[in-house]
Amino acid sequence: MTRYNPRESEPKWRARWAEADIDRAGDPDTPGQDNYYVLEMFPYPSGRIHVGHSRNYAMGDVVARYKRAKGYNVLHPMGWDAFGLPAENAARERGIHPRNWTLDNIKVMRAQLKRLGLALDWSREIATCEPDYYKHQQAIFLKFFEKGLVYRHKANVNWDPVDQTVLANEQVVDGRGWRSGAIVVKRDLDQWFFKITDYADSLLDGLDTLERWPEKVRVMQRNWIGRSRGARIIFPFVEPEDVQRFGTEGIEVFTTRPDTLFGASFLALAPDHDIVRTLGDEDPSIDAFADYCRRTGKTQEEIEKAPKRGVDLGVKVRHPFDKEWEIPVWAANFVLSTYGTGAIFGSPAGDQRDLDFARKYDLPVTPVVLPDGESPDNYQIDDTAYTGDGTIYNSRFLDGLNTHDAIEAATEKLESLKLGEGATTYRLRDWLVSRQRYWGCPIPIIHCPDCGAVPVRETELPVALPEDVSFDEPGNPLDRHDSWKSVDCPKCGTAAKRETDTLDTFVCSSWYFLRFTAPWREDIPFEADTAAQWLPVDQYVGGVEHAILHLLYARFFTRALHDCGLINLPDGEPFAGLFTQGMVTHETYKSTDGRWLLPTDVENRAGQKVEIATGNPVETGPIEKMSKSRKNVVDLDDFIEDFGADAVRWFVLSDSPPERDVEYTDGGVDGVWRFIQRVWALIENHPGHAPRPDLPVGDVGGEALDLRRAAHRALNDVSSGIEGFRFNTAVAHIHDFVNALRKLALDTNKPENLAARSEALGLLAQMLAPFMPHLAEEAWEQIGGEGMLAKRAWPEANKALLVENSVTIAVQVNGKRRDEINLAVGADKDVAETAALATEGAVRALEGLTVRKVIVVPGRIVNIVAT
RNA sequence: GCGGGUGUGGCGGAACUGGUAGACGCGCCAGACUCAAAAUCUGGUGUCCCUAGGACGUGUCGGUUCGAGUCCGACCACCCGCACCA
Repeated sequence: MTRYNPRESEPKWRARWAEADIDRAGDPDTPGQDNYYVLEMFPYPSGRIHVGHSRNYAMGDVVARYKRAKGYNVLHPMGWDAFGLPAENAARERGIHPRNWTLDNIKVMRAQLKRLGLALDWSREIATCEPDYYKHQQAIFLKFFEKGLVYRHKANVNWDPVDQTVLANEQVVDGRGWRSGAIVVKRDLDQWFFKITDYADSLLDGLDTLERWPEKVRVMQRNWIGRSRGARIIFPFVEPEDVQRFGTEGIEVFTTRPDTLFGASFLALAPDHDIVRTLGDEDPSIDAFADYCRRTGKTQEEIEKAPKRGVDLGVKVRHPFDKEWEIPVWAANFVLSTYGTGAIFGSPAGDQRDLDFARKYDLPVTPVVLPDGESPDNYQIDDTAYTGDGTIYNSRFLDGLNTHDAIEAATEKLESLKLGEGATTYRLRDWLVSRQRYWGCPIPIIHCPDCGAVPVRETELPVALPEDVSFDEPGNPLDRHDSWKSVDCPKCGTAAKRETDTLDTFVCSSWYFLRFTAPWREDIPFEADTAAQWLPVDQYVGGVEHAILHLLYARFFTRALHDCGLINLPDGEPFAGLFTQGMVTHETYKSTDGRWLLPTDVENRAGQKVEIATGNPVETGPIEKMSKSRKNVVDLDDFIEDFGADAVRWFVLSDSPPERDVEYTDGGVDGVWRFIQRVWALIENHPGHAPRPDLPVGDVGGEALDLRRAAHRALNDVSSGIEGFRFNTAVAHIHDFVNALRKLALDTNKPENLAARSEALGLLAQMLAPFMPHLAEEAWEQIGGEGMLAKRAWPEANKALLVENSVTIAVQVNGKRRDEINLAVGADKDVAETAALATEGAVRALEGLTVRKVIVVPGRIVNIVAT
C-alpha cells in the first residue's frame, strides 16, 4: 500500500487542467447554456497568502466547480486591487518603487493561488494599477463629470494625519482612519466628490430586492443611508435686525415629529452653525462654547458621557403656528451640523435629549402626546421622555389626532403657511474620492487659471503616473513633480496644472467585476452587452468588513454607469447573491519579553509551549483571526508543502458553517490528512473496474444494495449542501459515506459487488471534486474513470435508491421513547400501531395504564397516549 | 440606547416543513499490532443511578401540543454593527 502524495499528484493535475484550458469561460452567448458568474472579492497584493485568506477562495471554487459540473458556463476570474498606501509605505521604508513592490507581490500571490488549484480563468486577470485598467477608470470619471455626478467642492472633510490624506465618511471608524487608526481631524479643503446621494432612494429601495444577501449587510446599509421622513420648518426671527444680520428670514430645522410642534420650548443649533459662527465673532462666550465643543472627544464613550451643554444665543424666533409665541434660540453640543439643517426645535416631552437639555437649563416641558390609557389630568413627564405613539393634546388644532394623522395635519398647515414642507433627510453623504497620494489612479482634470477645472481630452488618456518620483519627503510626490504637473489647458492653451490628487482605491474596486467580462477590450472598459449578459454576479463571496464600503460604492457605480448609458442594468444591482464568510482563527503566542511569535516559532515540549529559539515558555493568547500583525498565521506554501492544497481547502470548509469562524488546529489538520489517506486506501485497494453510475437499480441486492443506497444518499446530501452553502455538512456527509465504504467490505469477486463498489468509488471521486479536485482526479484515474473528472457532468442521484424499503421508527409512550420498530415503507397505520403496542418497551411502560389514543405518523413515529 | 445574530457533550458543530437530540470531525478512554513509541486499525465516549433498565438533558422561566432544540410569551448571557441622526 502506498500513501497518497499530493506533492506529486497536485502539480500533475494542475498542468493537465491548464493544458486542457478547462477554466476558461465560454462565450456568454453560447446557445443552450446558462451563464454563472462567481466571484471572490479580489485581493490587495500585500505580500503573501496565508491559510486564513484561502477560505474565501476555497468557497468560491467549490461553487465554481460545482456549477460547471452542473452544465453552466461559469465565469470565475481573479485580479488584483493593486493601488493603495502600503505600497507607498514600503517605498518610503525600503526604497522600493511602489510599482515594483506591488508587481512582486502579485507574482508571489498569483503563484500561491495557482497552487491552491482554483478553477480560475487566468486569461482575464487584471491589476488595477496598470494603465490599461485605470485609463478606463479615468474615462468613466469623465463620463460621470459630464453627467454631473462628479463635483469639486470646498468642504469640512476628514483628514488622516498619519496617511496624510483625506478620507470618505465610510472610511472613518470611531473617529479614526480605517487603515492607519489615527484620529481623524477636520479640515476645510477643496475636494472631489461623487454624487452618491443622488441614488440614496434607489440604493435603499434596492436592498429589499437583494434576497440572497445576508440580512445583516442589508440592515447595515439601510442604517448607513439613514432615510428619515419628516418636515423642514422655518422659525421666523422675532427681531427684524436678525433677518438683516443673518441674511435669512428665520432658522430652518428638520424634524421627524412635526406633530409635537406645540411642545416646542427652544431651538438648538449646532456649534458650527453659520448663525453661531456669526454670533461667536461678536460674543466671546459663544465663541468659547463653540471652541469647547470642537475640542470634545469623538469616541463613543466620550460622546456618551458628554453632558448636554448649551448657551443661550439671545436670539428669539416665532412659533410657526403662533406669531405671538416667542422661542429662545440656543447653541447646543448635541446638535450635529452634518445632519439635517444643523438645527432642531426642542420638544422635551417627546425626546430624551431635548428633555435632558430642558431640565438642565430650566426650559419649559409641555407634554403633547398622551400615551394610550393615560388621563390628560394627571399624566406627567419626569426624567423620561415619551417617544411613542398616542393622542395629541395641549396642541390646539391638532388635539385628538393620533401621532400619524397629526404629522400630516401639521405638515399641511406648514405648507399652507409657507413656513415648511414635508422633507426627507439622509445620513448618507456624497463620496469624497480624492486622495493626496501617489499610488492611485490620477484624476484626469487640468486646472486652468482661466477655465477652471477642465477634463483631460479622452484621446489623451491615460493620464499615466510618472515613474520618476521620490518618497524621501512627506506628502504627495505628484505635487512636487513639476514636469508632470505642468500642462497646457486643453480648452484655451494657457499654462495650467494637472490635478495631483488620485482617486480613492475603492473607485477601482467599484467596477472591476465589469472589467472581468471583457478585459481584452483595450478601447472600452467593458462591452455593454457582454457585461449585461454576465451580470449580476450570481455569487459574490467576501468579508463582512466591506458591508458598507465596497458593497455600497459598487451598487452606486452600476447605477451611475447605467445612467451614463455604459451598461444596460435597469435595477442597478451588481451582486445578486452575496455570501460573507467567517474567518480562520488561530491561537496567538507571545514570548516572555512580549514579542508576537509565529506558530512555527513555537513547539510543544512535555505539554508546555516553548519558544524554539530560546526554550523559554510561551504565553498563549486568545484565539483571533489570522493576521500578520499578531503573527498567528500559517503560510500557505508551508502548508501545501506539508499536506497539499486539497488539505487546506478541505480543512477550511470542514467543521464550521461557512459564515462562522473556523479555528485552525494541528489536530484538525491531522484529521484531514488521515481522511485523505483513508480515501486513497479505498481507491488503491479497488481491484479496478470502470465506474458505472448508470447501474440499474435491480441489479444488486444485499450489502451491495446498501452501498449503492449510501452512495446515492451521500450524493444527494452533498449536492444540496453545496447549493445551500452548507459546506461543513457536505463534508460531513462525504465522511459518512467514506465510513460506510470502509465498513461494507464487499466480496468483489462477485460481479454485482464489484459493480456496486465501482459505482460508489466513482461517485465518491465526483463528490470530492469541488472540494479536493486533485485527489479526486487522481482517484478517478486510478479506478479507471473515463476522461478528466473536471470535465464531467455532476451525477444525478438515483431517486429509487434514496427511498429505503424499511424504516426504523421510535415508539413513544406519553411522549417518551420506549422502544423502536422496523417497518416496511408505506406500511399501514394499523400495522404500525399493532407492532408498537407489542414492543417490549411499550408493554413495560404501559403496565398499569390504559391506552387512550395512539398517534401514528407514518415513517416517523408512534406515540401511545395512556393514563 | 437602537438594530442584527448566537446560546446544544470536554471542543467545533449536526438535526428537512414540530416526530428516535448529539450526525460528522477533534479530543479522551480501552484494546490490537509493536521490545517500546509513533503511525495505523478495532471498540467506547451527554450526565447521573448503574442491573435488565431507569431518571435527567439543547441559556432561564412559563405556555401551546399526543410530542418542542425547533412554535409562542417573558427574561438572561455573549458576539457583531450603528450610535446625541432630531
